[in-house]
Amino acid sequence: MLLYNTLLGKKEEFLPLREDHVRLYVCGITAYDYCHIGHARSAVVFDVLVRYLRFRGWKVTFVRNFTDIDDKIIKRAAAEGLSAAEVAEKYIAAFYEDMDALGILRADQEPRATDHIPGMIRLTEKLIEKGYAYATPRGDVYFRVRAFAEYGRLSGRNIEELRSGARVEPGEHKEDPLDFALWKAAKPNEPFWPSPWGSGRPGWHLECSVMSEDLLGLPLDIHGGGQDLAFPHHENEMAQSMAATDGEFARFWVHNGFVQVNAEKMSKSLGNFVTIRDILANFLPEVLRFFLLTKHYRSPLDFSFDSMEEAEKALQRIYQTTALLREHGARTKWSDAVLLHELEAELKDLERDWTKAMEDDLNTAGALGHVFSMVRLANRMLEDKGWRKSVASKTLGVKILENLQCWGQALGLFLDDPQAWLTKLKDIRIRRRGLDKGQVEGLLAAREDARRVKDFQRADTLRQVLTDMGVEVRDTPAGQVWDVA
RNA sequence: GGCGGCAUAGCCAAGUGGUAAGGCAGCGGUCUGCAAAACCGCGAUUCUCCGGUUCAAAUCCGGAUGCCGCCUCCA
Repeated sequence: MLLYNTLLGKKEEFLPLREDHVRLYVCGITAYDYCHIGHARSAVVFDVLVRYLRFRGWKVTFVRNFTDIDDKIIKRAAAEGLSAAEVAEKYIAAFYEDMDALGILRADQEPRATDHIPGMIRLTEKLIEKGYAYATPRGDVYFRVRAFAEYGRLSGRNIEELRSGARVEPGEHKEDPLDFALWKAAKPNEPFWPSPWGSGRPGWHLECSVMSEDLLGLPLDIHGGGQDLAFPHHENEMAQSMAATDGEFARFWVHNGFVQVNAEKMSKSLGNFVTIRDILANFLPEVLRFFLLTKHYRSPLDFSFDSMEEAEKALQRIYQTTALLREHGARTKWSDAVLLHELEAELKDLERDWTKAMEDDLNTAGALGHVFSMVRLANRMLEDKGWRKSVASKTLGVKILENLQCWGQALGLFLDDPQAWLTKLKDIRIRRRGLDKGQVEGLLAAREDARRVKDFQRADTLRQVLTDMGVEVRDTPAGQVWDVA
């Protein structure tokens, strides 16, 4: 398959280094707050990557870390009156709640930075020995950026350009403003670990270098993360690891694009910060997952509750058809008179198109388009009185349901029981609209009575009342069915 | 200032050289007591603008305009 490699700035044919075994490392969260939509996007994108790589038949070993010690955690701990470890614990638990809801598979290994301190100290020592790092009198250790010739390769910058942005904090003893911390001396009241340079804690970039090498071995097949991590985090990781090992660090770098709100970056200062919890209070988790996959993973994605409603309706369409297909498959009498060669050929094309989209840098937006084309195909078949009775339509219906399951497995979508899902959707819409179920049912009963005595005027008045409340009434042979608009 | 990305119908969005997927909304039709769902039909002679390459460009090249991101913690 083709994957865009940040290192080259273009798509490239991806093949694992070791036959049939993909080793993938993705930067996880720093556990200091609830996860927002941006975290959700990154998690969903790499979840789909893992699922698709497995779908393709490769064995995947997936490692995603937790950063459980850093400045932000320490700051948060002070604010919440907890220890840093307690803060990390709390938000890691919240991470699992949110991500489990979104159907994110657990990684094969989910290491925490604080479990790998000895390895980080060893790597730091090695870098000092090789002349790539130095300790300062205060007990900090810095990476000597200028000693590493390839610095800037990943993010496409050169050292001279970076100079202007670099800063030196008071009290630091950097040889060069560009140098970054491998080890930070402990300040009063901060958590610390003993080291050859005194008490302190690791710098942020170090953990990924150590854990990825320990758990997967270098070079990694794929290293992933959010676009913002490319610089400086990934650039620094790469520098550390390559300097220490004199070899490649990662063969493919994959970065997902940002989620924006009102076409602007989401940030706490702008007050446009939306957490996964905010969304799940009003929408089914699968709707969020679906929404996040409706745009190519590298493009910016604009979030709004309106587009969530749109995504909800779109997903509903798929589940509705799935439900119809299941009903159809349960028929007992079939005729063998009618053949469906055209539909069969169309389905074959769609199958080819779906695969082609996914193979092309994980084009989930394109792939979803083909899912909808398949849904239309199914609906057309189910609608036709001749077609739907034929045994050929039974076979085709089964094939379509299989495709939905199969593709759904790769996308992490469409996996719920359709009736159960539609019921959940209705419930969450009732909640969102603030509807009173008892009141709705009372009105429906009254309308039922009116219809029974053919008082259609009254029935229509009641329909209008319900419509104004946001309730859609449908008359079926089995009686009234209602839904929330 | 440096580096990078994006610009496709009312909205969202695929499409990277061969003549514009898909979703939402809208309109007409089938169905219905009326509706809804579903299906069928309708919508960009055109892909921000201007040049260029080519038999052929939304797709490649150059320029302009607009928006965004990174360069500091950030998915």
